[in-house]
Amino acid sequence: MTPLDERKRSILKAVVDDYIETAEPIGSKQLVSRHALSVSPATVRNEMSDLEHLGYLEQPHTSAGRIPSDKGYREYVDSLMRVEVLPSEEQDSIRSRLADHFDELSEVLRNASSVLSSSTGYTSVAMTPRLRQSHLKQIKMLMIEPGRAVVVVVLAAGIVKDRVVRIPELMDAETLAKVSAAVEAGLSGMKLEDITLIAVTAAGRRAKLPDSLLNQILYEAYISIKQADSMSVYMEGSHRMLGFPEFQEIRKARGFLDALAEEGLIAGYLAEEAPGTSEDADAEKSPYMIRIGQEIALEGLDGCSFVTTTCRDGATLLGSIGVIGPKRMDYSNVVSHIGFVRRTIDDGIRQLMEGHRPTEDRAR
Amino acid sequence: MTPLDERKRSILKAVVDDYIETAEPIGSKQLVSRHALSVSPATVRNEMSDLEHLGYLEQPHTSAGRIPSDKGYREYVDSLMRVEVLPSEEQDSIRSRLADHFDELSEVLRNASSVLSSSTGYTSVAMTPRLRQSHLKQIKMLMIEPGRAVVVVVLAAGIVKDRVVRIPELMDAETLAKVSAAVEAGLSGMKLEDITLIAVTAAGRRAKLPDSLLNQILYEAYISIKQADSMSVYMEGSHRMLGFPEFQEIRKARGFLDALAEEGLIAGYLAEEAPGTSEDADAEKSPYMIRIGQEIALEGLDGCSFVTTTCRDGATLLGSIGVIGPKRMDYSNVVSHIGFVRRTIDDGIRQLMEGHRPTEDRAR
DNA sequence: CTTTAGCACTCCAGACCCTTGAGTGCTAAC
DNA sequence: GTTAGCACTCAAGGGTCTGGAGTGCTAAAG
Repeated sequence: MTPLDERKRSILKAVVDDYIETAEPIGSKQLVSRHALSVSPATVRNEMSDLEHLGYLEQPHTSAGRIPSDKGYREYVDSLMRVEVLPSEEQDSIRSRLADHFDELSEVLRNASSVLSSSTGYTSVAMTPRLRQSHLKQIKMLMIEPGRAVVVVVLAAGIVKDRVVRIPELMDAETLAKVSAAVEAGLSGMKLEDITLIAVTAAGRRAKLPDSLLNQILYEAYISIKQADSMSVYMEGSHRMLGFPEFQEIRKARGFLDALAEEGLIAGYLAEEAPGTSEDADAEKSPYMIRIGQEIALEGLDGCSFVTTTCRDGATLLGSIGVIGPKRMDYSNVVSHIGFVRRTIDDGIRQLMEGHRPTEDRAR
Repeated sequence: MTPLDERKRSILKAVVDDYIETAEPIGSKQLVSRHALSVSPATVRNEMSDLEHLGYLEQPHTSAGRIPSDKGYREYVDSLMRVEVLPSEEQDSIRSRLADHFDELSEVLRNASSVLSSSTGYTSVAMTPRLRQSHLKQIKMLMIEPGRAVVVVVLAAGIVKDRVVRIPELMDAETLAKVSAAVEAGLSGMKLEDITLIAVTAAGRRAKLPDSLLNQILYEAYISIKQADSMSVYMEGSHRMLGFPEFQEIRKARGFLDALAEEGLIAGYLAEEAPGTSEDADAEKSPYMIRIGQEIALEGLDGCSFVTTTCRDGATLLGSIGVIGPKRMDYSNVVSHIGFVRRTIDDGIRQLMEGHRPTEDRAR
C-alpha cells in the first residue's frame, strides 16, 4: 500500500522496459549490466524479491528471471513510463496518411486503423459510434429506375449513409421527390433515437398521396434511418501478432484470432466510455483507457493489452480507436501514436465543422 | 501420358480422400483396410509406387506413407471427385442467410463471403469487380450544408456509391441541383472508362454558371465517378486456418496470414477471368477456377488451394467469390457450396433486374 | 504376366537421460 | 543496508534408444 520507494520504482521500470524489449524473464545480473544501476546484483535480487511479494513481478518458475505481473504493468503505465512526443518526420507521415477523406468519417477511421497498425506494429481497431444521439439532417430518396430507389441519410455529425430499396413500380420520380421532401421536412432535426415508424409515417402523410403507395416507401425510409445508426468496426493487422514470441504457440495465436473474429466482441469494448484512467494528466490530458491482461475479461485476449481512446467534436462522440497487442507491448510508443492520431483526427474534423474556410491548398 | 487405368484411378482417389480427411501420409495397409479394395496391400504398394513415378503421389521420406502431389490433386479435382448436391436443409439455410440485401451488390458479396467461410470452414474472399465497362446511370449532388455536398453515383449494374465533398460556400442548393442535372444529362449512359474530366466539364458547362463556381464541383464529380470504379475485397475466416494441421507451425500460419493481409494480392487473383478449368462440365457447367498449390504463385500461399467463381448477370461481371484452404481441402464440399452460393446470387440478381415483380412476401 | 507373402531395411516420433547455464534464496561478512 | 559466496533449482538443448508403420525387393503362387 505504501508507495514504492525510488529504487524499487526504477528497478521495476527497468524490468518492464527490458521485458518489453526481450520477452525473456529478467534476471538480476542481466538487469544490472544493462542499466547503470549502482548496486550489485544481490541487492537487486532482494529488491526484486520484495517487488514479487508486493505483487508487481512474478516468476515463471523458481530459478528463472522475473516478469511483470498485471499489477506491475499497471504501475508502469500509470506512473513509470515516459511518453515521448513523436519525432516530427513520423508526425508528418501520419498526418499525410490521414489527410485524405476528412469529410467522410468512416474513411477517416478506416485510415486511422490502418495507420495505427502499421506504425505501432500491433493490431488496431476503430469503430464508428452508435449515433442515437445524433440529429437527422437530411433524408433524400432518389429514383434509380422504376421500382428501385436510393435513400441517402445525412446526419448532423456529417455522416452519410445510403441504401438501395425497392419501391412500388408505379411511383415516378417527381412523386418520390415529393414524399422525400415531406419526410425530410417532418423529421429533420430530430434525434435518431426519437424517430419511430409512426413519426416517419406522420411526416410522409403530408405528401398527400394514397397510403398504398406510401406505406412501403415510408417503411424503407424508416429502416434506412435506423440503419444509419449502426456502427461499423475496422480492424487491421491481426496477422502481425503471430510475429511475437507470446503467440508462438499455435494455441495462443488461435485463441487470439478467434476472439478477434468474434463479431462484436471488440466492438463492445470499444463502445464503453473511456473513464480517463491515468489521473495524472501528462503531456496530454489523456482520455485513454488502458486495459491490461485480465482487465480485458475476454477469453483468448488474456495475455493482451488494449489501449483505446475516443475522437470527439466537443461533446459528441465521433469514433473510437484502439490498439491491441501483447501485454508486453511498447506502451509508451502506442500511447504516443494513438494520441497523435486522435488529435490529428479531432483537429481535422473540427476544422471542417467550424467555418468552412475557403478550400486550402489541398495537397493533390 | 496414357490415362490411368481404373484401378490406379480408384487407388489415387482413395489416397486423396483419406489424406483430405486425416492429413496423415497414407500407407498401403491402412488404405486397404479403410476402403474395400479387393487386392492385397502388396499390390496397392506396387500401384502406389507407380503412381509416385507418374507424379501423382509423393513421399515425405522413405518409409512413410504417400501424400498427393499437386498433380495428384489436379487429377482428383478434374476427374475423380464426385460433387454432391447440398442437402436441402443446408440450401435453405444458405438461401436465407443470403436473402437480405439483394438490392445492394456489395452487401450480397459481403454476405456471400461470410456464408462461404462459415459453411466450408475455410477462408473466403469476395470481390466487387472493376466497373469500367459499366454505364453511368445517374449522378446526383445534394447539398448537406453550405460548403458540403454528397455525390451519389448510380451505375447501370445497380451499384450505388456515395461520397461527401466540399463545394464552394457560395453555392446554394438550387444551383447545385442545376449543375447536378446538367452533369447527369451529359454523362448518363456513358461507360465509366470513357468519362474524362473534360467530358464532365463539358457537361457541367451547360448549367451556364461562372467557371469559378463550377470548376471545383465538376472536379469532385469526376473523382466520385472514378471512385465508383474502385473494387472492394471482403475476406472472412482467415483465423479458421490455424485449426488445420498444416498450419501448426507458426511459420506457415504466419506466411499465410501475411500473404492475405497484403493488400490487393488476392484481389489480383480473383480479378482474373475464370477460364473454366474443368473441361467436363459436370452436374453444373462450371466456370470454376481451381488453383492448387504451386499454381497459386504467391509466397505464403503454397500449400493452399484456391477455388473461385464469378457471379454474372448475362455478360456483365458482378463479382467474384472464392474459398482458400489447405491443398488438402474438401474440394467436393467447397465446390458444392461455392456453386450453390453463386447460383443463388445470380438468381437473386436476375430476378431483381428483369421485370421488378410486385414485392413478394419479403420474409420479416 | 499378375498377385501375394515374407523379410530386411528405413526413418520418424516419443521417451529418457544428461549436461549446461542462468537464476534464485540464504547466510555470513563487510 | 549492501555484497560476496554457495548450494540449489529448473528449463532447454543434445544425445541415445526403442517401437511402429511403411517401404522395396524377391520369390512363390495363381
